[in-house]
Amino acid sequence: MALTNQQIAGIFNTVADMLEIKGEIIHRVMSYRRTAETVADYPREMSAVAAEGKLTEIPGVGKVLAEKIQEMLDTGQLEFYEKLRAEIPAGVVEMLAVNGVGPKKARMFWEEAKLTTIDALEAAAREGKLRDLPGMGAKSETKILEGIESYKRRVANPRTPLGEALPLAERMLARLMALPGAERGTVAGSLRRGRPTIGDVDLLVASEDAAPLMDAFVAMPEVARVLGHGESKSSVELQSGLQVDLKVVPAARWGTALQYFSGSQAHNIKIRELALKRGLSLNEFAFTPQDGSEPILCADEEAVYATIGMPWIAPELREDWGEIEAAQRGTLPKLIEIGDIHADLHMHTAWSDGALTIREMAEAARRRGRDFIVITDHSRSAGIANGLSIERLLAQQQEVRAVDAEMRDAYGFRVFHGSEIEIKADGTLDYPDDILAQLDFVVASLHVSLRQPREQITQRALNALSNPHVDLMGHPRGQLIPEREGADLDMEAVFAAAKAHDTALEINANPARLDLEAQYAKRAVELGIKLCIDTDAHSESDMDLLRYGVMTARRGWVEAASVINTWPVEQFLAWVEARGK
DNA sequence: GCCGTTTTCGGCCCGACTGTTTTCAGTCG
Repeated sequence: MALTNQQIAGIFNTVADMLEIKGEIIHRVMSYRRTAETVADYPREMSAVAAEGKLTEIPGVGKVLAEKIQEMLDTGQLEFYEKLRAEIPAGVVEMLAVNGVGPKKARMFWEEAKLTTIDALEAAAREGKLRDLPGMGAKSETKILEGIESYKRRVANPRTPLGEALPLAERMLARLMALPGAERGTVAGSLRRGRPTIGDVDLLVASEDAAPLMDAFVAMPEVARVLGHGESKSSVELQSGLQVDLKVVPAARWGTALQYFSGSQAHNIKIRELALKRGLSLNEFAFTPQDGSEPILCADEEAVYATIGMPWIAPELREDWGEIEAAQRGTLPKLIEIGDIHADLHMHTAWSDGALTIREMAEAARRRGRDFIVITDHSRSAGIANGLSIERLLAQQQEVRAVDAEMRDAYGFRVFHGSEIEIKADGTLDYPDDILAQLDFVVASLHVSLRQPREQITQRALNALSNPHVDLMGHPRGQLIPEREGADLDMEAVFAAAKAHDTALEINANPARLDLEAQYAKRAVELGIKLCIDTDAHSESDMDLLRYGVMTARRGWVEAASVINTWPVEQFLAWVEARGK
């Protein structure tokens, strides 16, 4: 059975760790790490790319890495990796995850002190046995003990969901911005890029006087531990185990600092290489001409990109997925914005497992500037979610029609009747076609038996996508962030069916889903498939989650035109009609 | 290990912070 992209990426990452412990040259290590990142986010499976003989067309993959990927696909393992594993104890590799332990120290603990597990490392630190090792001291020993404590917290909760981290970051930032001397501030890093989960929070503030901001930052009530407290940069760990970094720069250098602190690392490395080709060394403070002339300061990011001859690149695109080349060619997408969204086509009411009435949902959506909604409660087999029998579904339609008439007269706001129907374990849909035909809009979703074998669950998806009454596939992969991976779907087959039947695919905005994820959304855009960004709201506040869906869409290079809920109601209705209702 | 408008060999982004050091190595992002 072929390894998944995630498994291949995991092996390459571990190989990189092991090579680093062995003292291998860093650039060889980085080539493994870089490829691990690329593969982890790749929209197509390595097995499919390999079948076409195109592994070396993946950026950063040359002859050697292509052969290693092929070997993993063919045999399910990698001999090079097995050899390294036999050589280096797993516990030594694990030590790298402890804050303060890098490859050099891990190797020293192993070879000098014969420590091969984190537990042994902790015991040695408690007994004061680490401080006499070369380059170590009492402070380093304490730091490693603290690092182990933090490591144990993180093992339970390794990455923080976007929907949790962004509001927290915004609250902390607002407190800093209320202090005198704070001129501008923003959330940076992977949060600004809208990644579904983040490892740490990066805050950036412009000020001429960093010290008071730093002091206030490390003294915030949720801070459990101060990891660093310097002149321009501080790091803290919160009670939750989440790390937060604050960087303060003068406003005149805001552009270079924000560009640098937003990442991704792969994007920044390429940008800096391009700058070097123009004779400019770029860091977070300025461009420094290598001919010794005056540094070029950038007060905004536009100036940074302009200096190397390209338009500003939206942060959501900065993953080195081709955005730099597109910027150079002048072919960056005109990304969708939250204001482009005019409708919500997937929402629940108290008829199934939602909190509000149809009227209340409509009013709440109208207050948020939407022009129309579709009520899509759960279908009959969704017992836990109080799914609607056919009788209740038809009764609900009467109420929807009544609310629609009222809202239409009062505000020109429309309410349509749909359903989120189960794609059942046997692949059939939860209502017969003659019932589906009576609905204005149909969302089909996978909720049950998500761990079915690939062929079986893919066939279920294809059955739904090919039904002429199904307009949208909801949260296609069925992932839950951070704990549950998506179903083992053949996404290329899903895309082909969506394209063939003109069925839209959802980008579910709930931060626990964000499904389709960006790399799949990007692939769907390339194939000309229609998308839909929905909140799947079960309450009024859920409607405010829309921004996470828009961030995810932007990460996937999505433009408004291909998103069916950016359309005016007439266009939407015409599309639904035309596709064979 | 990858890659090529100076190169198929010789490069590969750049700096802050910390703790141990007498000028820097290790870690991190």
